[in-house]
Amino acid sequence: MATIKDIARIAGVAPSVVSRALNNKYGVKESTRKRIVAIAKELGYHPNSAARSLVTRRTETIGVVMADISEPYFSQIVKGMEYVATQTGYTLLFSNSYENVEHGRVLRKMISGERVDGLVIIGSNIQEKGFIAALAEQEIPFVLVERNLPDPKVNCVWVDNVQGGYLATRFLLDKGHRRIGHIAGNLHFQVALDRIEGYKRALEEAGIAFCEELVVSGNFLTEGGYRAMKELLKAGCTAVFAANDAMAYGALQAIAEEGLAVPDDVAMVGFDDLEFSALTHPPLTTVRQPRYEMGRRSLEILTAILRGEEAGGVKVCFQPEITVRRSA
Amino acid sequence: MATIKDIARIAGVAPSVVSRALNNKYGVKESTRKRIVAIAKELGYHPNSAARSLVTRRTETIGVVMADISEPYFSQIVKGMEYVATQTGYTLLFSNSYENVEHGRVLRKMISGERVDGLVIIGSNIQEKGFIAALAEQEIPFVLVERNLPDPKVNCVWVDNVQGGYLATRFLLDKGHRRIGHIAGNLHFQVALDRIEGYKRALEEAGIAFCEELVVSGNFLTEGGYRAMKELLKAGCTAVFAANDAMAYGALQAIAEEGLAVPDDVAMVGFDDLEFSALTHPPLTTVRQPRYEMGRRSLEILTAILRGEEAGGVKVCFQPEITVRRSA
DNA sequence: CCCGTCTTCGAAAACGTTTGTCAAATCATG
DNA sequence: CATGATTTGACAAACGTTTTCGAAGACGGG
Repeated sequence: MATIKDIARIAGVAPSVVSRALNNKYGVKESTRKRIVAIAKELGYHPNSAARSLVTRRTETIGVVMADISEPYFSQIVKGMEYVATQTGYTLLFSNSYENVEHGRVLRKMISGERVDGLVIIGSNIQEKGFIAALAEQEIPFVLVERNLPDPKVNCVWVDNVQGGYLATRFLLDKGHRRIGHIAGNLHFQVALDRIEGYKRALEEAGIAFCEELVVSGNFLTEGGYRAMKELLKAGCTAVFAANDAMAYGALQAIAEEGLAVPDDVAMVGFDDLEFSALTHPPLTTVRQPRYEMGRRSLEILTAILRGEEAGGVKVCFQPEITVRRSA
Repeated sequence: MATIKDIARIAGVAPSVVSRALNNKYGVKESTRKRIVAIAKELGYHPNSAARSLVTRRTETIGVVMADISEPYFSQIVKGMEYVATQTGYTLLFSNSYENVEHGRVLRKMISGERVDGLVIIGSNIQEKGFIAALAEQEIPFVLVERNLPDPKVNCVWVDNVQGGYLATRFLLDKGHRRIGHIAGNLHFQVALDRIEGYKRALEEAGIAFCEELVVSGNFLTEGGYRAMKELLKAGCTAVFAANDAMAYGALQAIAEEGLAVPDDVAMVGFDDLEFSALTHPPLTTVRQPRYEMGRRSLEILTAILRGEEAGGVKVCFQPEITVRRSA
């Protein structure tokens, strides 16, 4: 593998000049730069990133922490992030936290080993408040996705979840439903709480009393949605708002098993608008999160901060929209 | 951030001793090792990975190249890889090739910048034969997933696709179908060709003539499956084997749009057994690929090679099984 | 022709590790 | 106690960059 010294030797010049030439830095004559660049290309030179980041103290890579990259929910966010990463020359380093960022052995390695210049953390849960605070003390910039923290210093991009919950519930209300169940997410996550809040708000606005047994947690997973729906069916309701699409899938399955029809017997609206939601039976009416844009925006913020073009403390709240299909 | 020198100073010892102590190397008294380890823990020391890999010429990270990480097909493979990565202490670095590994700017950076110790390449296409050959010339070990190359030196883990195609078609044959369509994948990929081959073989065995207009390519995407199915419907058939589940989803949609019933009017079997396939309407009968195991196995091979425990040239072929649900 | 300014380049230090070599210290053995 | 063997620790070089600083060269103005 060719090094900067090889190039220097061939070009009859000092290594420092090569470095400057290749990095388009001030102080090298245009003709010699041309010559050096040509030699570098010829040798197929690529800078050794370890050596570089050892001195610059930058790695040009960004760590991305999320619960589980195999969840389809994250795919579009990741794609959006990747778009700006390739634009800006950053490399993305993913790490699954499996629901608990704090326990991330990998995260420690990322930060302490100085492997990443910045971090984006998707969907941290409530209990990790202390951890996030500690992170803020460190020197490493980060942005939270799918979470809004009151701290004015931390960067957040999220979707207005109470508005989303409101929209979903309101939609069902407008269809004439009065007894609307809710399959909530994992209550350790603020998004779950917020969506419940939106649900309550719409109910209240319509003058309908909140009914404890009509909301049951499904833990954000398809299987949980299935179980939750079985319960709701017992409680009896004509419509349900599921806090995410994955649970709505399980719920649809549970409904089908009982021989009931959607939306005639029970209407369903989800949250997220995953790709697959257009393919369920019937296609799912759901609250759309602009996941790709959220990913994009979050990385734009982080790279801007890393480039020193932005001070930090950016808050971006996206507005959800309801995409209506045939399940409600 | 604490360095090895800080520890050395506090412990009253040379930096080299600290290094050896922390890495459990020969030549340091147990008592001083204990002392050093204690200090390191106290300071929250983590080795700077850039510095380390600069001298060791190892990064302890493995690059993973695939078409598009947001495709659900890859999720389980990735999960399997991640399992052994965390076991063995390797970090995974993902890179989307968007169907053309060769064009991967990121890949160049990975290899030439010496950012990765090894590579796993998932689903490279046929045209990239030259590229793979070139890669084999380099010093960097790699394993191909979802592809079997005749070269005895390259490591491959794949599933027996012609057997899979055979199984699917044979299943439909056994159900009494005689006119069976096939929605093929992107013909630049060997897997697509192999699955067609299996389809043909089953047909031949049953004494049914291969019929050109009954196989149409859907490019492995849901939308392509939809379009392909529309064509097949015109050609007329009572069953179809789709080369992957994503296309089967599109096909099911196309069938539903025509007001036909699955499996009564037309039976459907897919390939992959994605998570969603249990949730389609009706649930999809499909050929199962052990994706998690494939990911696991591929990384086991690679890490073994990197650790010097394995010579290379490993070939692992998984046998597909059919998981029958209700679409056929 | 001299002096100051500006441009171009080179030398060297630094980043934080690992590792080979060698000296010192310890220990066992006779 | 002397000797040799063995353990333990120190020193220094090396990995491939970037960056600071200063030297030398070019050049123009007076």
